[in-house]
Amino acid sequence: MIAQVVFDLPLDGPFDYLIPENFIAQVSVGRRVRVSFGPRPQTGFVVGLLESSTITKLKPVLSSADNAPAFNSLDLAFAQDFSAYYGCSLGEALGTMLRNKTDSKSSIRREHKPQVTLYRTHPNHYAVKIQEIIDGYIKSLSSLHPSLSFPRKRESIFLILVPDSFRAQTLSQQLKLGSTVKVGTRSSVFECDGQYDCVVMIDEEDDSFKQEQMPMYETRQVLLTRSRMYGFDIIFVGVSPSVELMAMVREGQVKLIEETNIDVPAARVVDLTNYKFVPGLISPPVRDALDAALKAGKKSLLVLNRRGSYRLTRCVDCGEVLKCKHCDSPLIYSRVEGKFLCRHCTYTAPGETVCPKCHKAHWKSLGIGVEQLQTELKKLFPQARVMSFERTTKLVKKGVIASAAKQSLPDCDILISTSAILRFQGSWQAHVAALIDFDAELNRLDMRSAFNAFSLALHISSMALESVFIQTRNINHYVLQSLSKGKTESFYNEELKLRKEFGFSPFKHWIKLNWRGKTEKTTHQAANQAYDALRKILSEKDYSITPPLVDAVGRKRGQFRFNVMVQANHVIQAVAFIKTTLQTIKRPSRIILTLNIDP
DNA sequence: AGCACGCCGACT
DNA sequence: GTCGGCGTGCTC
Repeated sequence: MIAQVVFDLPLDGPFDYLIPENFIAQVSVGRRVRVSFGPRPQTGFVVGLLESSTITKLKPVLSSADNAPAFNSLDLAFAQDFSAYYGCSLGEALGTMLRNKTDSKSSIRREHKPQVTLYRTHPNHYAVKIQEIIDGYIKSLSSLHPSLSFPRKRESIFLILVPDSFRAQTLSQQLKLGSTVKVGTRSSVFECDGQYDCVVMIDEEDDSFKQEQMPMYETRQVLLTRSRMYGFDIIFVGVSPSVELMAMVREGQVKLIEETNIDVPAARVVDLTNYKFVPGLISPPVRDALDAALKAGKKSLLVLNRRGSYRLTRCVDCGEVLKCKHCDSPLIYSRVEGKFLCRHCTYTAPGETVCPKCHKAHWKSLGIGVEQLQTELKKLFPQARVMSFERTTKLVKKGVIASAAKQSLPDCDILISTSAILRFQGSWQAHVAALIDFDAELNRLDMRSAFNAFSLALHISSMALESVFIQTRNINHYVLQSLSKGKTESFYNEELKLRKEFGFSPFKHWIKLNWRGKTEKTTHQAANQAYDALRKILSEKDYSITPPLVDAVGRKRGQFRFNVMVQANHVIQAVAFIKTTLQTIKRPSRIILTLNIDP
């Protein structure tokens, strides 16, 4: 008997192994086995059994890794689908599923036609709403199956997916958690199966629900697929649902329930073109609102996303821009630390750094940043207690997340923050909130920039008790039109129309191919070679493709990056096609390719 | 991904 | 002379 084995490696396989007579009974499809792979031992997954193999030099299966199968046939079907969509190997899909399952119970399929519901409500009401949903659920389940008494014997019947561990903590505290409710983040989506009656997903549009390493999966999509396969209900709870979800609502696949008490204040749009000659970052209307709040002893929030904005440090004498040694991005000066920092990696340069061209240490920091805003506020309101909140820039290791979640907000009159403040959504509020540089959000080189800007504004609005200001030079932009009228419907109408027109998700899909490597030349060559091969055959098919382009951050953490974008009607077909095409050309070593579906 | 094999340059 | 850089190819 032959076992077909796949590995959690970027290799497609499968690889055939001979099952020794004495443990044929222990080796079955879905089992983890130990084998020798090349020169070293490796754990793999059995995905099929054969009577004979075409391979002549077969190695034996060394042992069975567990005493029960890790996967059933449904899990395998899911893994197949997942790997075909996200462009990873079957083994990587199974590895991802196994790594992220906290209980070792095998998955359960329930004969149940899943219901998908979307509740739109104010973030302050999330916890109450979820409690209501759960209580209501238990009641209706009891009436449907009067023979069952609650709580059931099994431990959990609800899982709540939240964007980050901070919100997992606050929500756990807010909810009356019986043995029937569990809270988890992104990776918990892989334990969603028929053991749960319902999975609640909060703020499904949040960036952190997208995995940023291969396989770059989207939690909402994985959840929807698993719901259909394993038979559990989904309830989405949010204030600014993704365009993809709203499209499903309109197609009748998702039931929308809008709360009457959403009550996010309509934004006051400040047209900056009216204040061309007013220096600084704070417009007169915002200044007045801050002043009034201060006099009334109330808190204010100023939002400025320094990340991705255009701050840089320039030599006063020769104009040279100070850049990171590992990335090509400009360094920014931190007054607090007295040195220059890179936004993308941990590189720092001492404050005394001299210009590489003219050897003088005479730098001027340009652009807008939190520190400039702080200086301006000090001048305008010398008596105010101004503080800034930023997510710590240090890379958070797995074990340290808990301590990061303990972060608390400083007591102050005016708080300056990036959008990292959103983790306090539902547990902290300001009377006045203002988005200082909204145009930077709108102008991101990103096909979701309009939606992300819209979503940020709504979430920030929900943290404001009295008023929200949005400073912009684009008052006629549909995002601002919709926000100022408090009519979110019109935003979705326009965004869906545009996405259909330009062929973006959910109508058509874009696949971003990213090559990264140590040298610019070899990486560019690899991207070009792949592009040529793809373009030749793609032109006959219904795909569009763009030539390799340097990534927005040309070099990140010492690696050069190039992107090719492929537009396609069907992701699985396109991914399969890309994979087979790339197999025909020799793949240069030391160059890593990643696929990002609808980035 | 990892690892061996093999080919060139700069050094204890 | 060798150590070690990294391009190439392979893993049942």
